[in-house]
Amino acid sequence: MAGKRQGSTAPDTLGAGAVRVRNQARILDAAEGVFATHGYRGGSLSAIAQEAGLARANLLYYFKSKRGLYVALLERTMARWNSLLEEIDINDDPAQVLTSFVRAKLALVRRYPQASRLFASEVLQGAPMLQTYLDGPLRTWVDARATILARWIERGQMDQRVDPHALIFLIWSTTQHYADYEAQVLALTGRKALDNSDEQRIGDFLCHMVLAGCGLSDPERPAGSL
Amino acid sequence: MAGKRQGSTAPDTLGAGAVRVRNQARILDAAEGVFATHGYRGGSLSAIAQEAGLARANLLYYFKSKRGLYVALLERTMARWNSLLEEIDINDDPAQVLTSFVRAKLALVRRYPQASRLFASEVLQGAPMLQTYLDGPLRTWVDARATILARWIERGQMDQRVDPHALIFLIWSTTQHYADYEAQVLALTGRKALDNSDEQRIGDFLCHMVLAGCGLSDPERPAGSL
DNA sequence: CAATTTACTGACCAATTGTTCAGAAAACGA
DNA sequence: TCGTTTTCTGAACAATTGGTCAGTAAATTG
Repeated sequence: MAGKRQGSTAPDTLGAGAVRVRNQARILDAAEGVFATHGYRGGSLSAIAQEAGLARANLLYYFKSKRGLYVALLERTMARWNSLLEEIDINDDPAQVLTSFVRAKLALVRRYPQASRLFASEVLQGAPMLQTYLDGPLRTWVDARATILARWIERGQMDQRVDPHALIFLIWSTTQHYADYEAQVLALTGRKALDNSDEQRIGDFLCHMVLAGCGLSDPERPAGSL
Repeated sequence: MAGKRQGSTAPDTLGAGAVRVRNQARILDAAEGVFATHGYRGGSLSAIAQEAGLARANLLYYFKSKRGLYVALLERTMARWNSLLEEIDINDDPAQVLTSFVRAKLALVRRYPQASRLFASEVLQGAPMLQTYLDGPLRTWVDARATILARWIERGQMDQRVDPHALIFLIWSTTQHYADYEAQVLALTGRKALDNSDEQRIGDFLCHMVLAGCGLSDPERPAGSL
């Protein structure tokens, strides 16, 4: 039972069709939590309706089916993410690109942890609804970056032991981890939640690891001795 | 009550209670796949029974409830994993320890991808059934390793920019990724499955990244130029 | 205001869920 | 062989699932 108006744009005189937009968003937000936690099969419309503060039958007025709702939710998530997938150029600075990628992904995962877990849940199932997205736009985006990484390696701008795809997967997985495995991270660190300073610290560490592995880090205090 | 003899040895003339052992294993194997794919709520006894080739009611002869089956499955999985959590000593060689950790985890994830995904699914839910495992034995194990890593850093045997817990999470997440996000990895690399040479290559890359980040790698071809 | 579109609901449906149980079938020990 | 234990099953259970629909309520438009 969410608040009646959680409102950014509060309904005063209400533009036409505003109810629709507001309720669709409410339903999607509720569905995000439920599907992220219990998966597609395990998530029920009743649970979503309850968390959205609406009648169960009302969900099917806005979305034609459970599957339709799920797909719409995935589309909203992908749209949000796509806006953050900035392009890169061969002439950019590798260290700059990699650090900003790590920081951006970490911020994204922290801002939308539910969406991140939803994505994880979908891929865990074998990505039945996202197969075309993975094979299409996402692969195109990844290949573009992998190609540029490969060029940087050829040019000697990065350690040649780096595997472009594996590097992208490393950044993806290490950042995603703090959403998908949040329960484990919190249990193992004895924390209750991760705050801004944690994000900063983790980002520092990951950037260091990535840059060092790519041969781009200043070897400050290089563990000299034996 | 419990299995009369849980001996591994297979049934030739059929020892007493062998049927029980065999069918329990069959059910657990089937449940692993179903729960890993659809989560606890989303996995149905009907689906498990069908994949196990048994009648639905028969599952509840061996396991008292769906929850009981799920818990037994998690216990089997944790028991398998615990046997691979070898201890380490402060006087071990850091590079040796880290590489063997990466390789072992990668092999584990590849050998038991379903179990890995099952674990991911449970943690995604907030680890409702594994909370005590995370807070207890796993945390003890992680803290022990983190302490030793911290000592190595103090001694100057590892780069002091390394965060022990974050390093463990990095190794965990990057290896786990190849099971949990298998669908994505395959789609983005255009592969049908990962073979031994892939595992070798990925292991090489991850070991390099980890060692370099810890200041333990030979700076072979250090991406010199600018 | 009235007319019309949009929003919402409760009741109902067939299918599936986990679970129980009496009893059949099979395996076992004698 | 017989008697006992173990294994297995089909039918039935209450509850819940996604989905439909007729009809009501609210909002928007004129």
